[in-house]
Amino acid sequence: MGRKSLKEVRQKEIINAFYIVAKKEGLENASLAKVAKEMGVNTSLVLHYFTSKDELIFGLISYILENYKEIYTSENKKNSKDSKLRNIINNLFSRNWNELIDDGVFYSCFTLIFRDAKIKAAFKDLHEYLRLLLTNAIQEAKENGEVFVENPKETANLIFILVEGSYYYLSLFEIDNEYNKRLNTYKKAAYSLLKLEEHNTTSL
Amino acid sequence: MGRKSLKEVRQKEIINAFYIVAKKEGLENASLAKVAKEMGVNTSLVLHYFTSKDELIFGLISYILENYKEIYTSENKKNSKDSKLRNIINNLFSRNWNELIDDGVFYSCFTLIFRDAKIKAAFKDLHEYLRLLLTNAIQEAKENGEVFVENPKETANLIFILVEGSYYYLSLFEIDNEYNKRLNTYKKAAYSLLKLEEHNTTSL
Amino acid sequence: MGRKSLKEVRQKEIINAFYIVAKKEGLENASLAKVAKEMGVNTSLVLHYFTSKDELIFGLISYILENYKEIYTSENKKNSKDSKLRNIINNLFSRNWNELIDDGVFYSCFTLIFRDAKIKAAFKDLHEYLRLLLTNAIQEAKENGEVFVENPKETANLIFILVEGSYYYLSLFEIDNEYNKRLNTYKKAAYSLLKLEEHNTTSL
Amino acid sequence: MGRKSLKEVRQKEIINAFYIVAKKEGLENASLAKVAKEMGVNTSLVLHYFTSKDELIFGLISYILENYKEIYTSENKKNSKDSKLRNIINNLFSRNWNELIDDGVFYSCFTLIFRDAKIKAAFKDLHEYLRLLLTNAIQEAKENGEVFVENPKETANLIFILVEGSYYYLSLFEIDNEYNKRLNTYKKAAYSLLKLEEHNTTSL
DNA sequence: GATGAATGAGTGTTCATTCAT
DNA sequence: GATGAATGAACACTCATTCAT
Repeated sequence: MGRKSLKEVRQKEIINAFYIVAKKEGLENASLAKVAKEMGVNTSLVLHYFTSKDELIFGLISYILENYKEIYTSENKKNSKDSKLRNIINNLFSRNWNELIDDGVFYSCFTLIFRDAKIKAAFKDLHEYLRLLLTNAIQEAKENGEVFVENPKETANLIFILVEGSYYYLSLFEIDNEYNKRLNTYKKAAYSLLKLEEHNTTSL
Repeated sequence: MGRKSLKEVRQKEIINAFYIVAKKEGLENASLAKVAKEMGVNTSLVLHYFTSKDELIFGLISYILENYKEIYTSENKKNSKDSKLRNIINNLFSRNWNELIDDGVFYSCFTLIFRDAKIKAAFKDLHEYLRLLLTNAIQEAKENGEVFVENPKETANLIFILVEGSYYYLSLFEIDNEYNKRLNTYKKAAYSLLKLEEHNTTSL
Repeated sequence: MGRKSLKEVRQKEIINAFYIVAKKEGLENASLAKVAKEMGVNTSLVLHYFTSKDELIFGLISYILENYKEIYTSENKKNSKDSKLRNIINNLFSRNWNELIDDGVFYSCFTLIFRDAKIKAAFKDLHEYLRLLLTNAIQEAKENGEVFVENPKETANLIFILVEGSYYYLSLFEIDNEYNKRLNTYKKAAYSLLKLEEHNTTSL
Repeated sequence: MGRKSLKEVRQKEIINAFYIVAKKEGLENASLAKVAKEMGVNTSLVLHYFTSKDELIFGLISYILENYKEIYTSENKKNSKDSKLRNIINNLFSRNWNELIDDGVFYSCFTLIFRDAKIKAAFKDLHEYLRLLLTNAIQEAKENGEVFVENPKETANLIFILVEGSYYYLSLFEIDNEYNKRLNTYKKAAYSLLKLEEHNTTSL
């Protein structure tokens, strides 16, 4: 009965268009009209699928955070010559990790945590989740005898603080050789928190 | 030297009002009209002193960055029982440092670096300046025999990355005992980068 | 005779929902979407049964006017200790009569007579019909020797003008003792037009 | 200092344009855009002078109610051959009185009393004010020995209920001879409430 | 120096309606 | 019979900005 629902498909399309516009013009300038135009569709259709702009924003944030979770879990399987833990660290300090979502969009979304509890909670979720995964990896490596850290959880937390501080600071620079050298330095700091040497082979 | 021109005074008033509104409603919702209302003044007056909103935004950013520079240099003199370097580190990981400017406003301004080269340069300036001051302090401490670090500049950079990563992550939490405990942990990490023990007396 | 078609049932449901929404939010704010939401049904379904909003409005008006006709004829049978004419007058000046349809909705509908000839005609019909019934009742009472009025039609008209003026004016007041006292005064005026004394027993 | 204020002038112009549009298309269809268009001016200018549509609506209502008050007090001086009281009654039941403001607009405004306490209060004010003036006129006539009514206030109230009921009912008719005849009948009823004969000379 | 007039583009959102399924 | 897709016009309102006084 009734017409086939396009809801899920359309919502993804809309979020994608919203992301594109936000990337191009900044989140605060990404209006519903622009999103619709990007899609070649009427403005009211966007609201047919999201009921309000706030909902759309939350949709974008969910999409972004989901992407981070996914890349974290999927990326860390490829390279088999390194241990799992090393693999994770290398990924965290690689541009892959960082290039997934446009920094401008990401930080603009982050900014919303200061006035929206739901968004804050969503960001918190992501950060805790990622820290948990790293904690587990460290714990495992500890049990394997690969690393000797007292408190895996605390170490994981510190490593992520390094990651987050790094990308924050590096936002100020062009992505070039210099950029990668810096990133490598920060990675070494992470390794030293694990009391591990970095392998040469994994350098960028 | 004479008294400051009305222009400068007014501009400061306006920037201040802009900051207040941005804090209350978010930078992206801080309009010229709201700023004028906050001041009890006509909208046109705001534009009389700033000619465009972009200029006002840049005014706010300069104000914020200037404040950071100031607090850094002024704060680090008070506590005489600790060494200058310890004093700096303690300040960096204290709420004073962080409370100066509202986080929401700060990150919203930061976000603009992704679409405005001038703003990006201003932020970069600040960060390099602060890193330089810390580098100098470390260098001094090294010459005093207080610390033994190979590369003061790199260490200063890493410490700031810790600072920046810390405050980014802590934005997700309420400011309570737990918050301060976490902050203390991150401070310890900074101390260990300097291969220094933290004094008990300076704990929060 | 068979059961009513789904169409008729549905149409009544829709009109009822429309009335509820109009009562809650005002006729001018009662949209098809809100009506559909009130029914827990798709907006298109409303238009499936009414083809246009104008038709729905006319449906509501017909429903309201029909209700008035019905209440008039049905209510005036209950109380047997009074004469038929007294019964009618008492009913006209009782809240029953007035409470049937929300005043806000009623006057909003009335307002439409000024721009829609069809609606005007419908309202006129109602008013003439009610006046006719009262005229007949007065005529009857006159033949019974209960009242001595020269022109039953004119008297009926004046009584209705009193009724209509009364409810118009009373719209401005809360419904309380004072309200009922006022209503009673206006009833007395109606009785005096009939050159009848009001019975104490029928006072509110 | 600063530019000369056009506020009062402009506000009157806007209210006037609003009235014109409401008369033409109905109050519920009178949008800010249409008002602006009627004035040949930008929509935002309308809001510059009224801050919200609600305020504009209230402006229109105040204007309408003020007009009624004025016409009442000014009209009742012209005809010197009749007594003041007769003059008032004659005016109340003349089209002058009624033609001042479009009935459609008036009743649409009235309708708003059901969902806006402020508007309700304003309408109440008008009605009480007019009743008070009539009460005073009756009282005066009583003291002059012109009329013999027991309760001037109650009589005034009943007369106004007649006025209001009359115009409500007459809204359903075209304005022609028939219309005026009816109006005359209602006037007579008012006179009989005052126990006065109507003069032939004052008939319409 | 400061105010107010005026603009025009733009915002998110709601509307009635049509059409495909 | 009922749903959902899609539209396009309209809505009240806010925006930054310019100009006259």
